[in-house]
Amino acid sequence: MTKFSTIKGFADLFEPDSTVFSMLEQTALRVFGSYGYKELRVPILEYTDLFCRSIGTETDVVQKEMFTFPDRKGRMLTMRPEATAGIMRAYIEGGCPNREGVSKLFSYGPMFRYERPQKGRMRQFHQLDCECLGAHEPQADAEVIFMLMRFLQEAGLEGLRLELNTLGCRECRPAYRESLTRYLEGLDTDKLCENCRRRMATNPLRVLDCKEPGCKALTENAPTIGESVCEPCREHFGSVKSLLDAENVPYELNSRLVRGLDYYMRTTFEVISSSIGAQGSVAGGGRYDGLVSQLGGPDMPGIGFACGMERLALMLQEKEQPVQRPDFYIACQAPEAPATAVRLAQRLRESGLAGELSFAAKSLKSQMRLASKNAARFCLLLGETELQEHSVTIKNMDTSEQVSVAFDALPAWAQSVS
RNA sequence: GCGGAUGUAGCUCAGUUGGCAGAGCACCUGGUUGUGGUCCAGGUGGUUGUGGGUUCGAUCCCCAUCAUUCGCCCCA
Repeated sequence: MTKFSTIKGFADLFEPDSTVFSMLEQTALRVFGSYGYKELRVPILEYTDLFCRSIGTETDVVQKEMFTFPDRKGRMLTMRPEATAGIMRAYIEGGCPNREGVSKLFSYGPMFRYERPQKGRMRQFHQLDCECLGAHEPQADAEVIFMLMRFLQEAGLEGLRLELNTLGCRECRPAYRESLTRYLEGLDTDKLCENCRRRMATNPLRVLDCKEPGCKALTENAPTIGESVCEPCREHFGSVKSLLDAENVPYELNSRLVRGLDYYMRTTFEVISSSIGAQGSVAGGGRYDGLVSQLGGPDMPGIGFACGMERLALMLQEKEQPVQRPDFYIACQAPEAPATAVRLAQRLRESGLAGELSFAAKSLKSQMRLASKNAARFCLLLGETELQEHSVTIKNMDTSEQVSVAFDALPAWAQSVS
């Protein structure tokens, strides 16, 4: 028999990793909820076109990272590589633009990208996603960033850096793009890496984001978009910055923060950790005012972010997680004891306690060991004597004190120890 | 798609100029006929990732392949 294994880049999540994930989800529900965000659950499969139209056909994500396949009728489907597109589709399809001024939507779940796995990067990974739709005001930008930073803090994460940039808008970006292209063409383009020479034609802004030392040096004095944005964009960005300043949210301006998805404009931001390997970006987002109309909806502005749960988990794993102690463990010492124990355990759980029992009457020693290993507070012994007397012997595992408690008195005992 | 590292017990890893496959942890049993954590004694557990090659003989050397992992690219 050949053994099955997970698909490359897909992972099983056992304790305690799974607990870290549910803790993050609970924290997200609580924090995002306090800002008025409502949870939205969307499918993980969408028509391929949705992602091409939103993310952009020239991006790496669309060109080489999507899990795409035809269904039984030949329609092209894609396992979502990010959440925003699906949420926008649902937002439009659900008629939200017509009945709400501002929609605040929050979602989380698995995403899929066909990339080479490495630390902090899986083919199936998980993101927390927030989208604020219908507000073009800089206050919305600031609130989204406040909320993200607040969430990260509540989740217990430290040592993070917030980077901020503006990408201009439909009005001013084409002009900047052109002047950047002119600048790049004036350089010794042979010294640029192969990728960047291609990017010059497809997406010149990404040349600025290149990590190759040669490209970095060559483009050091390139015009920045911050200098070239139009007056409304400049004002918008200024307001966002002063709102962050007023709340003492520290950030660094990074004029090269371009981001990989085409729909971003104006404010973009990224939260980076330096402690989890090469893939240090834990959250990223920005404004995408043209996206809703691009997908066939009305002209609604939007801003949001995605937060990578695996990367947060990597940071949290370095910290000790508190252990949950079960209240009881029932050790069985007579062949007929487990049948009674399973029912006694039910009564105890009804009384609000948590615990387990031994399904079989094995050696008492091994059962006590198990109780001890599970860090149970009390070990209940059920043997011949106890069955005859309709009672259990209860041992406090911390003090080693023992008492005898009648079956009927167990709810009262449970009360006394809870 | 490209580059490096690593595959030996459930886990973490030793090992041999090529000669019977090891330790710690975990697990089980006993020391204690019904009492855990410490201690002591014993025990279960391996086609040395897979397939070839060299050799009297390969876990070790060579080739291929698969997997894992770190990095590049890119992204959360």
